[in-house]
Amino acid sequence: MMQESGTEATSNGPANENGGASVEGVPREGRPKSAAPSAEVTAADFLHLQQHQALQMARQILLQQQQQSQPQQLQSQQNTGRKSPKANDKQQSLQVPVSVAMMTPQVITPQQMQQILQQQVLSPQQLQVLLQQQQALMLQQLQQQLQEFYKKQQEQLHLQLLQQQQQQQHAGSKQSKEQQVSAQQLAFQQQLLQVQQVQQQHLLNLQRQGLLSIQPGQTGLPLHSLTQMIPTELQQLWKEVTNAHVKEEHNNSSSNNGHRGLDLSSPAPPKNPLLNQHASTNGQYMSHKRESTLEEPSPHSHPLYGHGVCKWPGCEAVFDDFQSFLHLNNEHALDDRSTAQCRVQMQVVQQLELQLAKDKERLQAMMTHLHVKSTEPKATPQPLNLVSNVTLSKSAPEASPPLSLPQTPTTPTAPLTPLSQTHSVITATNLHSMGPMRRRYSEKYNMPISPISQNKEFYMNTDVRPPFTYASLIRQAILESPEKQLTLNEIYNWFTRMFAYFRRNAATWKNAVRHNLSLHKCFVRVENVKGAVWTVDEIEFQKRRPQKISSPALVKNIQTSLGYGPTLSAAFQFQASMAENNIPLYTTASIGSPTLNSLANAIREEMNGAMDHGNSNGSDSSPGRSPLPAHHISVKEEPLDPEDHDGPLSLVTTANHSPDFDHHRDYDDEQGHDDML
DNA sequence: CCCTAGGTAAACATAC
DNA sequence: CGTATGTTTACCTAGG
Repeated sequence: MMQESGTEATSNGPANENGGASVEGVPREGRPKSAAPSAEVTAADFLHLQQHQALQMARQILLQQQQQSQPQQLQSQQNTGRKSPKANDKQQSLQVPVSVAMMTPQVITPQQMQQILQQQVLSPQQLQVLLQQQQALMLQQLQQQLQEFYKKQQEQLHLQLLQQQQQQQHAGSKQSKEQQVSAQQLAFQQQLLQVQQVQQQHLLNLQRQGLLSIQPGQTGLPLHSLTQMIPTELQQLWKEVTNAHVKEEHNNSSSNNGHRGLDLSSPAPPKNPLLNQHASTNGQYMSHKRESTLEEPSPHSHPLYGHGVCKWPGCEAVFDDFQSFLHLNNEHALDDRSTAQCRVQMQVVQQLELQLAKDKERLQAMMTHLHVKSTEPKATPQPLNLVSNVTLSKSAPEASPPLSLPQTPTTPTAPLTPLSQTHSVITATNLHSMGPMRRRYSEKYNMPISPISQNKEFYMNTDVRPPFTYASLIRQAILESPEKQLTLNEIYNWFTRMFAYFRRNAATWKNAVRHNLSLHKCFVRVENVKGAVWTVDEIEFQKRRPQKISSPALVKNIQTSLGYGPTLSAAFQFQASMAENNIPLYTTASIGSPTLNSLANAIREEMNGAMDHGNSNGSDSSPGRSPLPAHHISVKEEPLDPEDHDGPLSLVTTANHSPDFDHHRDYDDEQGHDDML
């Protein structure tokens, strides 16, 4: 026990260049058994925070009004306010709770979200696309509300200013125009802050929904409450769902749980019938589509229809024309599965929103730190939807429909399989006690399918566990280094640098890393001048992993369970075969980052290991004979591999960024300059 | 049902 | 002495 905290504290040391673990605030949810309490706190805590937040908002409004009615005070404050972010700081002091609230959900649900994410087997790009879509929708709605709000506030402001003027006149007013102007500015600032808060509030609400929706017990009713603040489209969806299937829902809830008075806030409700059901029906899962009834802005464009493909999660049906696509809609029943899918989708979105919020915080902190006085009111620019953001500020009576976000046709999102595991494990407590992620193969073999280049970005920024084994990752880290050797600490750094996931729970994964290094023969420790470094024995590495995914059955499984089309499996097999031959399949895809190579390798290895054993390319796969000495002791001089030269390495160099590679080399030395907040 | 791989936790040793 | 680094053992889960 002691050890744990001890190690953790220290372990943060190396990784702390990131500022990471510590800054993240709540690094230790990973606690083994003692974690239970944290889970309990969550829901209740969250509510508290919300209340707190509401209070804060109210308080600020009051305060603002007070200020406005007191010109002098106003002025002083305004002075500071105008010159530097200080005013903001002041305001921030008020806002703190808000931001805290924003952060907290991350603290609360990250694990859950993560689990969900992991279980969903959604490809990162999909998630990103989803996020964009959902954000667009959300913001759309937000805009409207904000506009209204803003309008009101402006009126109010106007009135207040008038009053103020009167007061000033009474006061004899030397505080001429200047003051008035400044007063106005301050007021304006405050308004903006309010707007911002409102926005945050909305985000929070959304998050909360997601949170709640996760909780297995909410049966039936929550649906209604959900409709309250979900983005329009979802709202519509839920409406449909609830309308069209009220009966079902009722039956459902009654049969499963009877009907409960859903207290949204109830922390630990029983199981979610939907999820359960979903799980049970998982096997026969056929993607279902919702709506056609859905209001559609333009007749020939639908968010769920793109590039001739149905984008409903798990459904990749191809439709030549939009007409037939609508046809399909009829086939998709609004049943439990659909709703469950929606829910899952919401979780995904939520997770992404959390991430977004987090990054916003970070950005804000950075800006504050740099004393960047953003002209924009909001210190939290939203990268994803600048458009909607802009419109939100004022004018624009009619918010624009930012629905036209770049959407890729990728939508093989299929929570099905994963969900089956989810159903009973979904509670916060369970998630924890269960320990983080177990299912490896399923995800592992699912993930590689998506383009890595994007995944890399994804894993670097999203707190999702990478679908690779520690061994693969370690190997990758080592091979990626110029010398093909790394110290333990460098390996650590690589992990934290490449995966957001490994910026938390350092004690845990570091232990795992060490464990793997020691355990697997493929990792060879070499005494060096300045210490010890770790290298990879490729032969040994190839030896291990007897399991084969090559079995057609498995491949088939994957594709069916995921709802992937035949194309996919083809691609999969293609990749696999590529891997066998050490062909740099990611060359073209490389987006200009050397690290990409690493992931590519990691994946290739996964594939490799899986496929190897059956392949004819006996050179390396045959465990028995090894053309090369199985163990090499000297490291530096050891080129270690034919593979690295014509394989991945050449990839890197030939692919457009030899410079990057060098840059990369820097990474190893400077370690973790990157990192998280 | 058994076996294996992988993940996690933890005890322990050793070097700095 | 505390920490970092390694090694080893035990237990658990998923999946073949």
